[in-house]
Amino acid sequence: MLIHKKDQVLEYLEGLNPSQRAAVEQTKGPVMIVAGAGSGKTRVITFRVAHLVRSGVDSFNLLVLTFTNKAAKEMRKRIIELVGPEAKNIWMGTFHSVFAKILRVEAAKIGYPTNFTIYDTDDSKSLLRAILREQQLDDKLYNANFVYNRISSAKNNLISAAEYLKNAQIQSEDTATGRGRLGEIYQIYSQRCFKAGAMDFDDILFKTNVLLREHPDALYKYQNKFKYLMVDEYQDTNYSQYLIVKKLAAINENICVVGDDAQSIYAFRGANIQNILNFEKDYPDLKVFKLEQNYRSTQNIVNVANSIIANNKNQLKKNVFSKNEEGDKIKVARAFSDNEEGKIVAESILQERGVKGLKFNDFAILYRTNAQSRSMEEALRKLNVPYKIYGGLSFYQRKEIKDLISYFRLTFNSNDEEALKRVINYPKRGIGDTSMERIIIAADQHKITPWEVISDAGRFLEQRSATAIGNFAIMIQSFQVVAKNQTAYEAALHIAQHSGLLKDLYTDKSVEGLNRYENIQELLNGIKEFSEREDIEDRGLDIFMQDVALLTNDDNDKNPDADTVSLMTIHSAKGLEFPHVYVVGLEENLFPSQMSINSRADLEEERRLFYVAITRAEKKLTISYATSRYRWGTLTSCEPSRFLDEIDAQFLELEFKNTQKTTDKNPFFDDTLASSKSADTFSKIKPNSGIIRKTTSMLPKAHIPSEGFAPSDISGLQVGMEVEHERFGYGKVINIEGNKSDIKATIFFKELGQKQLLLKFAKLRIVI
DNA sequence: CGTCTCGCCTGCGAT
DNA sequence: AGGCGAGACG
Repeated sequence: MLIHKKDQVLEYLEGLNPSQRAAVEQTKGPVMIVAGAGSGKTRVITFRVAHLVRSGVDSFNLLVLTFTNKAAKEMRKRIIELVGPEAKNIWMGTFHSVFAKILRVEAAKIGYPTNFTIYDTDDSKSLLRAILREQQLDDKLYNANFVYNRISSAKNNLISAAEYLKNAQIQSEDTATGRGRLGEIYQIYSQRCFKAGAMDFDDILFKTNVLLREHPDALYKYQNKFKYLMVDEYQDTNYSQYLIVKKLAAINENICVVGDDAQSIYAFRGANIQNILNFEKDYPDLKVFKLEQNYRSTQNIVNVANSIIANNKNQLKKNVFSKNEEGDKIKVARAFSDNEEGKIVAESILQERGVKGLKFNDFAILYRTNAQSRSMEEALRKLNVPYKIYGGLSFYQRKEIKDLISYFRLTFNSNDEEALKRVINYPKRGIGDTSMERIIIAADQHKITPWEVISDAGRFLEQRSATAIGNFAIMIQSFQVVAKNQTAYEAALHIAQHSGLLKDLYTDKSVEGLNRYENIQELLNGIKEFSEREDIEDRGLDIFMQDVALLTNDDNDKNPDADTVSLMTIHSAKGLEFPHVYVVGLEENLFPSQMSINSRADLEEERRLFYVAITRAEKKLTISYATSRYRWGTLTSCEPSRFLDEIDAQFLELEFKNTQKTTDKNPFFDDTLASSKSADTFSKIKPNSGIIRKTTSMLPKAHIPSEGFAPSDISGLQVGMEVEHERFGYGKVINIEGNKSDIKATIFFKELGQKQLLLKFAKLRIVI
């Protein structure tokens, strides 16, 4: 039996390349696996966990931390396939889900109730808005979003409200920007959360740190429970997460982190790339394994990605390579407008699909910002290309879902202020803003919670509103009884009905109303399934509720097999792969984003983002940009992204080979202006502000511009002049109309016939 | 108290 | 342009 097991161990190890295998077999001590894009990272993690279990490590002593529920779920599935049901004992999940679970057990130690509520971002911002209003602060200066991010980043760096107030540097920063009361708001916010028995997302990690710091017994307990730790996507951890991991690993030092510094793209929400870059400093006897062979992409794609990322200074050394076919060169397309860009992409997808017999599933369109999806969608719809947009509101963020869940939350934690605010007057029961305000004031005055005011309304409020409020309190109390005595599903259904919510939605016969009603049904069905699960002992509604705030969309993809083109932001594409990828909107101020171009660190992160985008592609990569696009409702003209300039020209598809000098210079920009570029990407002067001279195009029969083509100053353009257009070739101006910025010229081109061009954008060279 | 309009803001978003 | 919160009105 033992021998048989050993054979199997060997068998699965043989499917790995030498560095993968070495990483899997190094089960003891501190290990860092630097996993290049497409290098079989997930495989290595799952095999390593399986190998640990096979080598006799008790599966109860393993902790595997991931960034998304989806990743955890997939990994668990694959490990079960390798080692069997034993894998079910492994603690595996996101940082938040794992430590929320631990915090519920240890809640008393940090003064929280076991059934604490988890505030999602909306709850947090809503509470902040309320506080800012109460404090009568200027809501432009103290914008809830801004305040939230400031508090979040403080928590991610383990700075408590008290420390925030004491910290001279932070205080002078805040006063300098006229926001001297931020610390005070942070403090009020923390107190309000605490009184409500609520933690926000950052609190889960923050309070875990508090627990491990102030309760050595708890620290010791979990250090001994989790004798082996693995952390995926380590490059995206923040300080708070870093410290949790470090503390838990301190005794046994069986810590394995996996990640790719080149794919660190979440600094904006607190991730610190230094965690992976400096990992070695914490563990001098660290074993580092580099997975450098890319199995995903063609050589051209990998080489282009390498040529881009080489421009970053702050990175670990590695040599990612591909032994796959060389593959097609990378195409770059230029469009006049965002809409034309969409058209070019949509047409290209249809064409590629037809010629190569592919499915729509094989294509993805990736963009920097969600706003860019519109022009893509319109173009795809026009050509009847089925598509699916990823991202956006998750199921659990929908209003009706949050409403019902708020009733549940209130039932189990009646101090939950945000849940209370949400449902106290929905459906309408005559308790308006004024009453709510009075409740909050009374609570404040008497140093009790809003719920205590409500459940004794007659004492604090005038007759009329007290009756309505009293009835509401009685209803919630009745829900508490039901929840205690009935199954999760029965209780949920009871609450949906008796709160009046179901009826309110049922009477709304609009399409949206119907949709909302169906969503509620779906939630109830989900709870029903949960009620009937046999693999867990405790199946009450309260248990169901514990994880709800931590669930997101990817737990809920309804139709994953539909044959559609995928549209998503680059951020959401991380970890995915597609045979054909279109990366659109490669323009200055869009990608890289306007907000990133004044700091090297931010710009490097944008570059890593571009790297992530490129490395999603397996077979073919197409990059596009537009010279004008609608942004915030107005038409703006755009310059090509500096990132295009960084691509090594030899990997690009050039349709102008005859005019192309055989240098490694990028063909898109004026050589003289582009030459200073890589010396200083930090320069305030845009490195590629040069004039576009030559470009490839996906359109057939492109005009080949004459040697040294440069647009003329066209302000003096007259009817009868002969001009050369970069793409349309030679033509004669037959009419000029319009005024100011909207001058339109009608030009008759020899090859293409009559066209109307907006002079604002047209790149024309006056010939005669 | 509820509804409607105005004005603001707008980067990526797991948990 | 578009979505959302706040303030103005009925």
